[in-house]
Amino acid sequence: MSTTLSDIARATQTSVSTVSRALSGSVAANRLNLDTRQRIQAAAQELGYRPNLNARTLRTQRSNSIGLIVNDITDPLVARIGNLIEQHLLLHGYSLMICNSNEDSEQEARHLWQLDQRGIDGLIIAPVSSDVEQLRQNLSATLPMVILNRSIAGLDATVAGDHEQTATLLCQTLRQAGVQRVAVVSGSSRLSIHRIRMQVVRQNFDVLALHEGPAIRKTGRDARAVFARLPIAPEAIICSGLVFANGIMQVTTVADLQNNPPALGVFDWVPMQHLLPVPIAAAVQDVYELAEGCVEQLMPMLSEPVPGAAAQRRPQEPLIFAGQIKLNPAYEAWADRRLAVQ
Amino acid sequence: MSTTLSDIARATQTSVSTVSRALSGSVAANRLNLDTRQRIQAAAQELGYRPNLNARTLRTQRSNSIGLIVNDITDPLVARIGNLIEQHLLLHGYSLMICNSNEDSEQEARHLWQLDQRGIDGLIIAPVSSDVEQLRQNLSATLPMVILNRSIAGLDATVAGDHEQTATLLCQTLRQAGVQRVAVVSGSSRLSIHRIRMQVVRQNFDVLALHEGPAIRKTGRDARAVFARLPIAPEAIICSGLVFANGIMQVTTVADLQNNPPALGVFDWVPMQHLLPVPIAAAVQDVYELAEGCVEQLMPMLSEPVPGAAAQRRPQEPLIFAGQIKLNPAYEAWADRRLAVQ
DNA sequence: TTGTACGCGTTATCAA
DNA sequence: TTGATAACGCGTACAA
Repeated sequence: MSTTLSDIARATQTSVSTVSRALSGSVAANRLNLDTRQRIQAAAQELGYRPNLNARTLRTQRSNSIGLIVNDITDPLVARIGNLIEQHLLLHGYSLMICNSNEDSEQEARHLWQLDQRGIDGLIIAPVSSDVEQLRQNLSATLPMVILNRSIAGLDATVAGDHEQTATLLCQTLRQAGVQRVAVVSGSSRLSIHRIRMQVVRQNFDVLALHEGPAIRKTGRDARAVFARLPIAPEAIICSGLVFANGIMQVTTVADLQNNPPALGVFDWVPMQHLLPVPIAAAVQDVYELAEGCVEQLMPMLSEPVPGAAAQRRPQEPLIFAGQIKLNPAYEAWADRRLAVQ
Repeated sequence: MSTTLSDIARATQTSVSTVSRALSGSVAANRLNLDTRQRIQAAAQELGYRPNLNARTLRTQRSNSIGLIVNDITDPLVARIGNLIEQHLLLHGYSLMICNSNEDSEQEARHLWQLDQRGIDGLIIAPVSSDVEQLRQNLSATLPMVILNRSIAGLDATVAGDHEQTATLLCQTLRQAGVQRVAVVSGSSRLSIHRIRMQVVRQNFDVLALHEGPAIRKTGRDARAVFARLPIAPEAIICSGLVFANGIMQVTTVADLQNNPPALGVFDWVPMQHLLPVPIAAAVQDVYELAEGCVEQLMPMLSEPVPGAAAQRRPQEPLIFAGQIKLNPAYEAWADRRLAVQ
């Protein structure tokens, strides 16, 4: 179908191997007769030759591509990290294949399997569950892998926010506004990211209710309904992820805001929060740091171009970034009102 | 490295082809001795065999995967479409590789090239430019392709919103609020999507200023600065895409909203718009329709499983979906105020 | 029912 | 400087 090396060989009266060398761009190309090399390159151009990457990968065991599996591509934070990771990888000559597990471990397994068998050189993943077996089962044991925003026992190549620090910061902020009773929406407590956050929250507050569910907006909507029926109203709702806050706000109307609704303490940046009339304290990460961290973490794990050197699986240190708190104007007004009442 | 068919053959004292048949799951598997088949399957399980997809694709010329190239994965609308497309493809047994061109035609070309040479069976793309050559140059001519949200001469497999209809609807809405003078932020007028919208806008309004630029938030920010210096203030700003509205709102403070700022007429849904204090009239598409449309459009273009049948490149009709207008409470209040003044 | 042999498109080794 | 030739892992026509 597409033109191949042998097509060019026939057209230029040379052999397949010569053509391969001429187009490889490596040192071997320089050892060629300048004339034949140019003839071959011209023919390649002419025939619109493009190498078959499957064949090349099959032969060389390298694909120059990295896989990224995210749990929810719809999350703007995740999307931005993906975007930035791609930009960084490009600088290193790698391209990125993004796959979306959609918070579903079956789809995750499928993607793991596919990417691995397509011969990606490395993987960056925010796993749906922290089950190491699920990962190992679907991957060749030697595939370099960086875990994003989770911590998994036995895997040190990790890039994440400092969940304990940011959670502490967020709790302190809310307490400064006099908050004592909170309700919580969280993703699965089997994930370290949520477990750690919740632990810190419990240390700081009287937790009236904890609604746990998959990291989708519906969980946030459900939580809001549950919290509305509590005998004592929470002063703030803590959301262990943007999706939950979005779910809550989806079913919040402007009219609701008249009745002094609880503030939202959100892990992760809320888009356009500075304009939203909902009081929001957000614990934000520098996504640029995270993305860059993933790439810098991954690169040294890839087998060196020198085939002689054994793949150096030097253990990486986890890369943990501190976050900070961003309040929106509505929150500041809300906090002022609370303090005035006291 | 990984276990291969021949590993299993050796372990079970059979031949590679027998193993291949036993694991293929096709009719050929049934013609095997039940005993040997089970022995082979057991061994495969034992050794953790997973087929090498590169080799398989190289051999069969089919990968059971579809590529999706989007211009901006950060756009929530785009991300949601990607997500939905993936779900739909799964039902048909295909998996999806998402690539982000990031509004950059070089990256787009790179992705086109890569996906094609990796042997994807079909492509869905929202091209950066409507240059057919750019596409054709990097693709094998026979690759089934669906164009998303653009219209390109000569390519009929298209899925898009009805840009003229939605633009007309949006203009009518604004005019009902007495708007006569607008400013416009738009992506490249070389893209039909923006060109059509702008054309309709011009027919309906006195366009004070037109700011054209790449579809990134910065363009929106810049536009806002430019519009602020106009001798006559626009009554509304029309944004040919969510990114522009986001850019404008990024640099809008709550204080700004006291000074009766222009309303925003936005193509595409604005997340959380019902809570935003900015008057917004949004022309929204049903993303589910769009995603489903892409898949339904693409499926019949893929070569039939029967190898005898020539790939049926039956020309598809463009699939155009009507949109509708969603006003937020702030807009309704804004419109009421305007009409009251009259 | 099973095995042999070939080819998919590349790259790498060896010899000329 | 160049050309056979083998091999990557798989699927399949053909022969047994």
